[in-house]
Amino acid sequence: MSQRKTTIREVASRAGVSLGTASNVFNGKAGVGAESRQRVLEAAEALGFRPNSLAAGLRRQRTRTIGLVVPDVLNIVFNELVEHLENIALSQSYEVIIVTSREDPEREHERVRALLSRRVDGLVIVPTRDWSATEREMRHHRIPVVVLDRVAAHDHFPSVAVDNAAATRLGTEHLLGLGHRDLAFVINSTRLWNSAARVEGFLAAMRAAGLEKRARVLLPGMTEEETRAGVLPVLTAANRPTAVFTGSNVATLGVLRAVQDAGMAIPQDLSLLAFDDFAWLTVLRPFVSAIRQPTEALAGHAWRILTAAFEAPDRPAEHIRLPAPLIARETTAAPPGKVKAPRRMKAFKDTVDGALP
Amino acid sequence: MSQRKTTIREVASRAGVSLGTASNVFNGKAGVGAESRQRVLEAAEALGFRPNSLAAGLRRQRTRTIGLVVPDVLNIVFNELVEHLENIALSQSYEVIIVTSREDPEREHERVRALLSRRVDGLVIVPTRDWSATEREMRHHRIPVVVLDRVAAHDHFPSVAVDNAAATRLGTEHLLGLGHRDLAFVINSTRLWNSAARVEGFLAAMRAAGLEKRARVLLPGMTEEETRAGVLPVLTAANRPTAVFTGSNVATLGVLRAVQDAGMAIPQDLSLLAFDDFAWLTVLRPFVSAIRQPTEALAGHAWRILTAAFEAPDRPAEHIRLPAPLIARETTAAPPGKVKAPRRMKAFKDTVDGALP
DNA sequence: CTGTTAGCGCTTTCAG
DNA sequence: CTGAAAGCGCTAACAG
Repeated sequence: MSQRKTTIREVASRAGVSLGTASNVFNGKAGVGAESRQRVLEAAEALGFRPNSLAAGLRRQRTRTIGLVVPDVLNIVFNELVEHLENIALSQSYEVIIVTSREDPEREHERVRALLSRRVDGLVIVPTRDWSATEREMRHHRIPVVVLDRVAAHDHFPSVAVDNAAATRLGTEHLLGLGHRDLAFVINSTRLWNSAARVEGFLAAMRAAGLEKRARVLLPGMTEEETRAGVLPVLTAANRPTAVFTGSNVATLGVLRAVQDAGMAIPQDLSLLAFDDFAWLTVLRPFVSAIRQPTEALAGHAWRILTAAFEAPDRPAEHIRLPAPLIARETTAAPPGKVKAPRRMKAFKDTVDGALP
Repeated sequence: MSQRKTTIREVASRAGVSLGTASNVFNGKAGVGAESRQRVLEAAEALGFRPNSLAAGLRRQRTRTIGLVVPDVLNIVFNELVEHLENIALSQSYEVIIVTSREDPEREHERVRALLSRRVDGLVIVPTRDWSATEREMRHHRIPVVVLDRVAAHDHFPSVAVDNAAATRLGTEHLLGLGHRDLAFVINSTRLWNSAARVEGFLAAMRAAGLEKRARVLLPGMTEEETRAGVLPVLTAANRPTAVFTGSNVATLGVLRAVQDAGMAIPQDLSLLAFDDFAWLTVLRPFVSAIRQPTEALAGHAWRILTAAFEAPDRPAEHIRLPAPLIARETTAAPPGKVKAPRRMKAFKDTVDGALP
């Protein structure tokens, strides 16, 4: 395949300088005469020189590359995370290699090994449900790691995530403040990482309002269709909730389908609040009120912690939890038959008015 | 940062064999005794050896890595392309590094240079609108390249795409077959790669039916909002079309919004056919009829051509154009006031019944 | 079947 | 300020 690429040696010789000098030019090192520098650059241009980062990384023992492991990249939250991390990294002349685990622990492990073989300088990971093997591998290799989004109670590695319980508490208080009393929280499964915390926040807010008896938690299943099927009877029952709070993308999709099946109108018959915002929520009318993850800030913290670890590998693990704002749009309103009490509650100070992303 | 990783030399010495033998084990070379092999593997396991692919690539002059350049990865079409290409590559023990151009020619060029520095063995690219600089760079480096999806009339590189004109012809004939006569084709701009071909196919079908006078092509702009605003007056005019064919994701979103604004019902008041299928089209009721790109087949051809070029770099460029099936779902029906003529036309033989992805 | 050796392209001392 | 030389970890060629 393709003939040999031009090397820095050829560039140097064409420029009439030594190999070392040429190297210094490309690495912005001080101590190269202006004229030499100029000639090196010209020679490189003329020859179409592209430095071999394999050789550089091998010699330098750092690659200025970080690995980013996400379950998937179609999900708007992960996509934004990737995008922001990439922006920061590129601005610091780091590269990022993205790999996807597809929620499969084995694939995750295998992809991480590939990143390790590439000698990435650090790793940011949104782990799968059971990532113990992956974690062990990472610990063994003593490479800086930051866990993002799906954090467990006590992570060995530094972690960055939204404060899930606080976020659902906030959302629940929003619905309560509108006059709702019968609330349902819909999420796929509490076995997933953040889900338990989300349920907990919901229940805490209901308890604080003395409404624990009227709090319903629905776990209809992992798919959109299971959610639709599981939620539909609840929505059409006599004692149906007046508001539904969905704890994940899939749950939101499933509930929307169930609402259509039930022929209900949002927010007249039912209020809906979603966890995680989506780009495509904009096709829906009315616009869906949502808890939005501050992905840019999350990515910023992950980067900061990771690069700090490059300097000082043995610092204690930091654990960041950020508040997630509530974006009140059109799907949350007073319950049917009630007069809305638009008094703004203190708890709503994080609420943001809903400009679309 | 992190202490030195274990090398193949350490593995070899622990296993009591020579460096070369250890290397042969990891590369599956014949001629290693079963016992030696076993001991090497054990030593590697015990030491947590992870081969340094930088060193291997440097020495071997091939990295078993391909670069994949896409505008973006949130778009379902690109996402599927990436996914399929990755699946094939991994199954052949190749790695793929994905970079995103964000539709920015400069960023595209810069990202390609980074891939070149990593010495990828080949490149698959979905180019931006003006990728001449990128293209020149690639030609200079004589690296195998396949252009995917956004192909131009005469590409220097091998190319793989859908036959856009044929696809819109098929879609248009579907609408005509249902009895529609006043059709509008909505797309962002004909300056974009495939868009011109899509418009052409639409017009060709209308011309063939003797309806060129009633064919409308709308170019409302690049954004969803511009599309909504541009299309709305057309939908509410007295001589409104009875069916709309959207030529891109953005156009579809914009039209859906306009339809909602106009208070129209689909398909009772208006039929809608979309180019490109989306996962989230499933939230919409009724299900949107769409032209689906055969992403798996596209990826397969791209891979085949690329790897063929590894063997024989100078073979003439192949140009693949695949048919795109029409998935008739619920948004395309007979026009208002017409009796549907459900006679299946010959041209529909590519039509597939609409199972959701 | 196993061991030795040269060198991939680069960065980084260290002398000049 | 510049040049020569060593070596990062690995594979491939060749000698035993």
